[in-house]
Amino acid sequence: MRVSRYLVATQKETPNDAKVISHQLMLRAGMIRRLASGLYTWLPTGLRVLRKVERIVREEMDRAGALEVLMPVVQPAELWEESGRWQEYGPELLRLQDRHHNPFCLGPTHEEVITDLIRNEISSYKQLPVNFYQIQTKFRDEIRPRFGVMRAREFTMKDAYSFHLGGDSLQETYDAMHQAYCRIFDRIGLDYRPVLADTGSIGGSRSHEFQVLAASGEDDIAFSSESRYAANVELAEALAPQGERPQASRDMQEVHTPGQKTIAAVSEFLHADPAQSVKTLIVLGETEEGQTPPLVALVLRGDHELNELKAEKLAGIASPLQFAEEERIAAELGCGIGSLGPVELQIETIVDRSAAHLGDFICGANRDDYHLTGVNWDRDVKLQRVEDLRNVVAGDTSPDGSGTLEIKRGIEVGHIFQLGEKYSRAMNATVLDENGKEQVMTMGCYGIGISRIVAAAIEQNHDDSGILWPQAIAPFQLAIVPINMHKSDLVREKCEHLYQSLRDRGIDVLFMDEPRARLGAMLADEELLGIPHRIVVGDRGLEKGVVEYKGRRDAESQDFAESQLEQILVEKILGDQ
RNA sequence: CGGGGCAUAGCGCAGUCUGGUAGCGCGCCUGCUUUGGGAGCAGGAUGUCGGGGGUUCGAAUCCCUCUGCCCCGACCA
Repeated sequence: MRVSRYLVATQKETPNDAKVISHQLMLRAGMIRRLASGLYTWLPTGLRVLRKVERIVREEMDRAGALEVLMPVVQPAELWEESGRWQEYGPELLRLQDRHHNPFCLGPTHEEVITDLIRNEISSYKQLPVNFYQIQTKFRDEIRPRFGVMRAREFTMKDAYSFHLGGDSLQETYDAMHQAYCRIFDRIGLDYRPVLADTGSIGGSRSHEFQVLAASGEDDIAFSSESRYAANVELAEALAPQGERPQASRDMQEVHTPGQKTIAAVSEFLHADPAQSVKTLIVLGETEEGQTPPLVALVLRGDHELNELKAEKLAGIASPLQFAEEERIAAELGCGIGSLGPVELQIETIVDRSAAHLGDFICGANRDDYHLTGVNWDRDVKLQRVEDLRNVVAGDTSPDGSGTLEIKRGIEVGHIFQLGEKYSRAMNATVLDENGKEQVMTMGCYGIGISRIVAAAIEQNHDDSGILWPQAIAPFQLAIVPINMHKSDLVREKCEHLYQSLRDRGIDVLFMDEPRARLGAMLADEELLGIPHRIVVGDRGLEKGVVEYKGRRDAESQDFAESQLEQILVEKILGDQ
């Protein structure tokens, strides 16, 4: 590509509303422009990267035996009513009507459409397993779009859906997809980890996320120091502490704690460690329709955080999790939320494993401005029910029993699920088995956030001057930077020749052919764009028979003999693909 | 949706408190000079000051209202 016929669109200054580095650099490098909240136009440079990511994904999906299809973005409501998700899905499902006032939605995902297709096209067990994928625009009306294309409302996703008879076949395809995903992220050049994950609103049982490690990530990932265990913190199990619970050594006492409502305040007031206290959260229990839900108390150690996903999965607790209103707590339990405690609490009480392991602990006295100290389970308050309620924290024992946990931030770029029969049963997607009997198919689904990968790659690969693209997805592989081309026919000829010749070999070259452009400006652009290789061609070098080369990550440039330059470049660029 | 902030030229900002008819830097256009790390000089173009309403002789500035955007918490590729 010649710069003179291209839209470079780089910017010197960082737009004020971009907070994360990938968003800033994508704007500055002229990759994207914002149209409205969560909606972005991809400029030529950005689109080049996006297409390269797509190509790798497509190649690996094809290699893994998946078949590409393309489904509509707009989907009829009736399919979603059939699966039950027209009601289940929240406002992030953008609903609309056509001219006949028939309801439709913009597809946030395509389980319904693919299941509808498959139930019509596949009728025999002999046709299974099958795996179909597409690379397509999705729309989710996110509560809070942010970080540019990292969390946009409209985004490009690769989604695949597999259909099986029985769980073994599903497991096989699931494993194959797991492998394909590893190949994809390896080829792109990302530092990532597959981690155990929650299945979320998609539903189903087994699930892994592929997380790109980056400080700006929105997910917390727990890793074992010893084993290969890795899981999203939402899912990572907090084991019960080892050993016996400490013996009671003090009497239970009520102490006056005027105005002390938080764990931090009470702990400081009583000169105690927050880990020696207990907090009591009141949530709504499960109930029949139309009935007032009962209150349920959740008790955690003062320094621990409630894991809402774990809580709402427990029997007897409303899902999604809902905290009780303060007025209702005051009316039924007789105190404010800052003074709650498990002792003589007249509602169902679920205690976290770690909280259940405390002795001589501190808690609210269920009386405003009073707390209890020296409280002990069994002696002072019966332990009715102990569950895993909290988020794991760094230093916890790994759930597989091997090593301790460490927590890092991650960006979710891929997610694979074993859906089981959730959609196929609801939508009656069946085949005839070898006995001529109708069987519901099992399903898997497999997503990759294509546009998010572009942002994630930048989060992991940048420096003060700009982006450092991994070779496989760089918008251009080589920049040719001429010096004073308008004055030197030799420079022009050399550059033109190299440009043509390397292009003929399939290398993406950006030829900075504006004759009067200044060196500094060209280099700044080329570095901002993150082009992995560059050569600077000037009379000074050519007189000595050399051309200056620098890799984007190299500290220093080096001179190569003009006669060998082309060969060296080809090896550097095509060699490591 | 709750809390906080912002909205002035393509981008980054000043001007708002204390009302007097809009400015700076970058970018853009023209010319000359320059050219091995974001050039210099001279000239030039570009604004419904987010929208609507009000107060006032006069509003970017004060008041009301709406909208959009960003950040922090509940959704997910």
